[in-house]
Amino acid sequence: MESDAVIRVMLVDDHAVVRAGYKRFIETDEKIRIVAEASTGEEAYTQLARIDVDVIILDLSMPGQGGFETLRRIINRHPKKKVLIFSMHENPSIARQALQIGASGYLTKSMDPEKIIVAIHEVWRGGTPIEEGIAKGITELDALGDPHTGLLPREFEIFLLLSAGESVDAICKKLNMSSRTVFNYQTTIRKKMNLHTHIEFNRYAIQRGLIPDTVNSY
Amino acid sequence: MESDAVIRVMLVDDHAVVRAGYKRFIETDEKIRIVAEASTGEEAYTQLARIDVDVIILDLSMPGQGGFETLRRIINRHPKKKVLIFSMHENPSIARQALQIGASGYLTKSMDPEKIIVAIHEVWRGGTPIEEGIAKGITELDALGDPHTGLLPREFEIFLLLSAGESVDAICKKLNMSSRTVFNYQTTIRKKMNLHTHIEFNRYAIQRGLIPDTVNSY
DNA sequence: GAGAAATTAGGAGTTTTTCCCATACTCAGA
DNA sequence: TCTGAGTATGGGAAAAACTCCTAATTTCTC
Repeated sequence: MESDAVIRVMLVDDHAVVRAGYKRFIETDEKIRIVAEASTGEEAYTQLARIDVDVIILDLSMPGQGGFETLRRIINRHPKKKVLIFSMHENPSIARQALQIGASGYLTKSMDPEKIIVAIHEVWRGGTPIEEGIAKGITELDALGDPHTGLLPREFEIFLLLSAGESVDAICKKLNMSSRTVFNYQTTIRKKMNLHTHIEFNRYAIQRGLIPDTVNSY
Repeated sequence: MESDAVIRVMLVDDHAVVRAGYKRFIETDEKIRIVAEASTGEEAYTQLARIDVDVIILDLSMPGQGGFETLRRIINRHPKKKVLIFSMHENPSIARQALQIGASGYLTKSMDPEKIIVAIHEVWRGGTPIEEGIAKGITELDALGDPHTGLLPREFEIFLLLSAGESVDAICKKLNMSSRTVFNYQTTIRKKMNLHTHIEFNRYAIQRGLIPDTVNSY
């Protein structure tokens, strides 16, 4: 923990080329050394069991159990190590979730490469470096709250059906109401939740566990 | 074209860090020189107008008009140049379409970095290097005949965008075409694939890995 | 370079969706 | 019991999205 010691870093990223690339780059700072690499979550755990590491740089898009699960396990087994997310996803909700799970920072691959080195130092000093745009997005998200809690009961019901992929036609039959009514609900839901397409409905609902994830549920 | 000349390469990839990484790597081969870089399609065209390039290494996941459109335009304006796709998508359908549009090879970011250099030479000799797993996948696909393999290149491209949740409006802007055209494509896609709603598009595409699963892939 | 395939888009009609508005029902509190 | 806020329902008119048909170009292919 002495400020003059070298920071030992592990890279976890499933793309060998990409890893090779930023490994070289990061090591231009002689205060940082890449002491381990992994291309899957499993590999990461085995490495962590053997090698002493200070900071883990983790790409969220991973094959196998996925980035979130990897993050969760790493933090579970090594609560004192710093995990710095380095993702290509510029999505505030994703970042928010990662930080909530316990990541110590969130960088994106479109960032200025120089800043990554700065961020490693910062995270090691105890800070939580977050890419600017993302940070702003997160504050906005927090300010908004969960939009679906503002829906009336009937609106929420129809929202779930629409999210699951039901057509307006199917819904008005199912609920015995005029299609005009369902259309009207749809419009007000869109406005209240600021979601435009049905795919957005779907994603929102799956993300909060409001409906099961049809794609991944088997 | 002499076999002893240096191959002039342009890198097109929106992630500066990644680009910086493999640039350094590729240049360890003294027969290859990176003479240009771009992080968007537009940048790539301007560079191509000024700088003489032999091989273009193109990442398919691009902001703006997207990788396919970029590929299409590059090939349109510079039919003699070789475009080598360097994507993180390990999906045969994507590769298949890219090759159909006119790419001269398909590599993935999880490949052994050494092989990329080999591939650049190969493509310059007139070959079409394709990552092993992908090549196998393409043959299987052709044998299987999934509904989406029957889509024309343009149809497929628009299908992916719609599946990802893009609006017709966004697509017609992105691809510079009349909304009528996009609507028409949408209709034929629906018929060919027998998928009705956008959520169905989305599910289909995620199930086959044609687009990442925004909800569960990280 | 002729024919086939693919890309682009207009016209005309249909369906979906929005937007505004009106009615009716419920239920808590004066 | 009356009142009024909140909720549920849907009509009318206009706009937007979509389908279906057709056709002009461009691009491949042999």
